[in-house]
Amino acid sequence: MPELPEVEVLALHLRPLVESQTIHHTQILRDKTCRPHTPQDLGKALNQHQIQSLERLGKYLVFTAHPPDAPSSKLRFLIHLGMTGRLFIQPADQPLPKHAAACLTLDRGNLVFQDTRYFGRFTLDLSPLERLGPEPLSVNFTANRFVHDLQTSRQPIKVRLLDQSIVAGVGNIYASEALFRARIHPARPANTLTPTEIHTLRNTIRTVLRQAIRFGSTVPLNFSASPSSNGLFYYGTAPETTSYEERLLVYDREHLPCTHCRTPIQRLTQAQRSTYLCPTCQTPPQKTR
DNA sequence: CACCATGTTCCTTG
DNA sequence: CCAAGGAACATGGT
Repeated sequence: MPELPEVEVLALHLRPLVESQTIHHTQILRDKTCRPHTPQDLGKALNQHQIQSLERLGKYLVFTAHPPDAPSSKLRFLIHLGMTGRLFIQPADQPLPKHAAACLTLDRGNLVFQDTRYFGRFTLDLSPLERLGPEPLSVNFTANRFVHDLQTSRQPIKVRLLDQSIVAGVGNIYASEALFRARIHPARPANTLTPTEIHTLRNTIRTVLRQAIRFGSTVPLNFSASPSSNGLFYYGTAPETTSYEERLLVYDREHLPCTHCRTPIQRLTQAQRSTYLCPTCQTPPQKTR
């Protein structure tokens, strides 16, 4: 569920449900989730605070809260969904799901952070934000900076795109998608891309992310634990979204025909992750060895 | 049993 | 010192 578009859509849905809600109780069910702090630290910090805002930065959800009578003494905490994290509100009397990692009791119900693989974070430690590069959909993602960051590295371009200090929020799915649309082979060393290609890639990154946000997320967002529509449940597929495959042109499509030229899509492994590409549309790098 | 999975950090290697 | 590569984290699906 979690690359930039999924986190953005989640934030859009959760924001009106958590803003101005009071945190009555903080429960950490997996201690490592809140490292380097302890669950006690977290409870002490958050309890009785009122949530003021919810923002997304890269793949992080950034909550800002304050004490009841001191709106100016702000406290921030982060949630990162890792690979399998989910965040939703459920009635306070409902039992917590399997692999619940944390739970905030709000006025409206429980804000539950469920995380099967426990790669996610619920933490007061804001230092990860310092390592984030520009937001791809903001003006800070300048062509100049992007050109510089790519032309100073021999890393394969696909691997480079996963570096959150270059562009914040691009993950394994959208890296493949953006490169396919830019017709750039994922194995090309970053410093062999021409300025024109880099500009094109910058555009396809932005397009692919914007499109995914608009569709309401590409990977099914799992809103709503029950199909009933009381507005509190977030599980299952968002109703207004079209199917997952239609929006992903190469990701998870190994051996299927390229939507552009019918060549079978290839899968390769880079940095221990799968990359998908069309070997015809995305011409391989020169061999220089 | 094998291999795969939307991510990040830490440690080692060169 | 730095860039790059790989392991580790942990659980579940196929």
